[in-house]
Amino acid sequence: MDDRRKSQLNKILVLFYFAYRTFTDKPDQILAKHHLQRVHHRILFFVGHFPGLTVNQLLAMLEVSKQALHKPLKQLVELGFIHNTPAERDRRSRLLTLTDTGEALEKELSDAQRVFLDQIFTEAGIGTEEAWVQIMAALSQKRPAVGFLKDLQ
Amino acid sequence: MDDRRKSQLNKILVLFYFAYRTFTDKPDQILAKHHLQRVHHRILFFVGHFPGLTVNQLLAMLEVSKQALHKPLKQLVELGFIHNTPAERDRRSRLLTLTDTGEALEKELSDAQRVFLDQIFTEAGIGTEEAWVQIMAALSQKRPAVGFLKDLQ
DNA sequence: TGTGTTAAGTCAATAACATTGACATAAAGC
DNA sequence: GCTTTATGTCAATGTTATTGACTTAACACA
Repeated sequence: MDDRRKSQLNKILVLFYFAYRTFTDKPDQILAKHHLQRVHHRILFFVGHFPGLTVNQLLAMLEVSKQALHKPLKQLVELGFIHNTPAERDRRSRLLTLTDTGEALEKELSDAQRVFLDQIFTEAGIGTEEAWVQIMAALSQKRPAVGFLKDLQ
Repeated sequence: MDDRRKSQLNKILVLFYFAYRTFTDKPDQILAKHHLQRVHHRILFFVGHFPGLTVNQLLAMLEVSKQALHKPLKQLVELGFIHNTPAERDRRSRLLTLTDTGEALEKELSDAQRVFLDQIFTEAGIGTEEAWVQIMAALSQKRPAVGFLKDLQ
């Protein structure tokens, strides 16, 4: 790798860092008003996006320990944002779904990101979004948890 | 925004999340071997990328408090990874630079990311990298700290 | 039916980390 | 000299993550 390429890649590393910060900024601000943290948004997002997710699947997706998930998940259930119902086929596992207010909160949080990204993709040229998705999908494929996303979606 | 577009943007939110995890994965593993955390990598990366950065500039860039930066930065200085020398023009401010071993550690950490991203961009088609950079630059422009990057670079 | 396994929930101890407020020192600006 | 700025530090507090252990309920299956 020559110096010119390395310099370009360094620029890319900086961009990735700052872009992700922007990405998480607005939801973080909204969460703060509700006295919640980013982990709550992640839970709401994945439960909203993959309704009927089990606790174990959520753990695998977030790549956190059961103990680390326990508190924020319990809070969301107690606050009435998430339903936790036993699965019919295997009553040991619990299916997670959003309540109506959970849906509303998730929408409030993720809409900020969706609108923001939509605007940036619209302002960029044709094909830019596809290219961006291609790169990010390649990076995401390295995640073990991504394997079973297709089973749920 | 119609349902189809919303669904596509949801997919994009998932990709962003998982892609960023992949991005931070390898350095995190290397850091763990050195008993360091992600914040140490950020410090090393920005000091390496913008040598002569002052403490205040680093604070603005990382968007953390002075107290939060204090401990990890002090550790890096004590471990001999970072030099901290008074600026000539204003001897109150301290210029941060990497030592030789600091350079080596930064290289070890960031090389993992550079090689990884280089590979993915190479495998993608022509113009894909440019498109990706365009989007991430648009997102990064929203950061207040990015404004003075040009002054340093 | 009994045994082992799995999913989930919880508790407790400890360590790590962030946050806030306060204060000190040295240098600069004027 | 007085004020401001840049940095460094401490302490108290609160929060979060980590590890290990344990319990309950449900399932699988010989």
